[in-house]
Amino acid sequence: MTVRVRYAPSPTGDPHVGNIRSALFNWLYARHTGGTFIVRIEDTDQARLVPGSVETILDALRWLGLDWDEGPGSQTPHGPYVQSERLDIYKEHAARLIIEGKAYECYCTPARLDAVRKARQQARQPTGYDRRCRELEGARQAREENPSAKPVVRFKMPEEGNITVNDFVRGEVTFDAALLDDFVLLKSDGYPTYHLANVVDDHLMEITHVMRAEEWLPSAPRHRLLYEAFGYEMPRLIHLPLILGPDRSKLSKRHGAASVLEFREMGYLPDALVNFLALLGWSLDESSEVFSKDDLVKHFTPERILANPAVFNIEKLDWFNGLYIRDMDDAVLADALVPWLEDPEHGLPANALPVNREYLASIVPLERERLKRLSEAPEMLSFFFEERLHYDPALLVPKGLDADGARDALEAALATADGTDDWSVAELEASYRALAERLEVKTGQLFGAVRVAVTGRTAAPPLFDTLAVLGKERCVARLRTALTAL
RNA sequence: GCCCCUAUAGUCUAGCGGCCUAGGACGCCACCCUUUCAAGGUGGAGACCGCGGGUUCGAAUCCCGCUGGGGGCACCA
Repeated sequence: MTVRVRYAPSPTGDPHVGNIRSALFNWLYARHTGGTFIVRIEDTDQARLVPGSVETILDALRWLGLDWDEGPGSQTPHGPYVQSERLDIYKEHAARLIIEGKAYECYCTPARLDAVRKARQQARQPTGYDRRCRELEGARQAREENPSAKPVVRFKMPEEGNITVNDFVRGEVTFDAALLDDFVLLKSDGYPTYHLANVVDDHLMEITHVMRAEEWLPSAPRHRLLYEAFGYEMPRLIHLPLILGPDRSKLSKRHGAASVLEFREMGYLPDALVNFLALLGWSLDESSEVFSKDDLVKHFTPERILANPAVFNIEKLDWFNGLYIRDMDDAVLADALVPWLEDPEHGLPANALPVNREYLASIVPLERERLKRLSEAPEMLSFFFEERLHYDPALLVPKGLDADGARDALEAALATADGTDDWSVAELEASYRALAERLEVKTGQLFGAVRVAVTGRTAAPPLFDTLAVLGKERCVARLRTALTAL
């Protein structure tokens, strides 16, 4: 049996990381087994549709490198892969169940449903539909109360007994049928609910394993009965633990970034995000945690999926991201940085653009291990590009020196710079070390003052590498400016 | 309110009856490297394995209860 798995998002907004983690696990399992990864769009809620979100979701998958074998637009016997294009299929299925006496039309109004629910909760009973329309008399009554309404189709659940589902990570889970109500299959607008569409499509698309978030576990018994009603074989169920925010509730927008697109905008690398997400609810052994996508494909098995929810820890993501940045080739990193540096809103000042690629290539080796996110680049590299630096005069005076001492040091540094023709790291370091000795100041004091003069900041890459990259002209000019600021 | 899942350090996790004086990682602290900041190296603090009962010669590991956490209970997915 070849594995067929699917990612089935509904286009109601940006792709959420929890959601994308499901996509990732499905993709990994498909690639690990040589199976098929399918993307199916579940757009059965007309009210919540967000235009453009299908493309946004597909974009997120592409960005993360999760390619699909079948999906929207694919011409295969299993398609189409957008549920709104499959309405007839669901209607036929619902009709079939009605004919077979396994489902019925319900005319109850939302107001009544609401009232029933409230009354039940007050009576400490499980909430749920009271099955009035399941009986002829009840249906007739409901119809009289609500003559113009279009009915929904409800599934007849057994009134007693146990329903057991087998979850791959949790084992057998048993539910009391008496507590499960007759859920809606087809809405009054003719669209199917998730339950109907999902079961029908998973069968028709020959899905072998349903890997989805744990929030679906309570629906599993309904699905099981639906499969049985249709006479369909049920796929293997694998429920993934939820991803939680720092407050331990389901990760959402109010926890800050929750959309994959936001992580892209924050300067995270797709492979870092994939690596991080893979470890939320899955692990290989006691020590491995840096995994390329190929590694993950190679090692991923559902047997190692955890059952307990995981808190999304952005500090660890930052660490992964730094790791992946440090692992990039210089040229690749430089290319990756350009869009960030040239961003009209958050990038370098306009007069520094377009970025001189050759110059950037010389800068990258100095900054790569200092970057945690690509978005930090404009701020972190700005002093390489700015025409004039803005000094905090206090910073120009190193610890242990007074303003006069700093002035003397900088003047000497300027003279040294001016007199240096071989503008190389080795030469610069040699002459400045000699200068510190001559001035009888600590190297740290001299270097610190020069660093601030040349970069405008106290934290920067190693001084002589920085001087070399900046070039003699810039350095000399900046030392002069710094002296006037002092 | 009803149902289900779950429980190892702040966080992600290893552990599937003796190898555990509980291992790895992030974060935190210290030291080393060092011209600053990083990166890197070394070391450290941090978990009475949620609590209470069992089972067993022996339990983080199996069972039960409690408690905590989470999820679900829509003509949303």
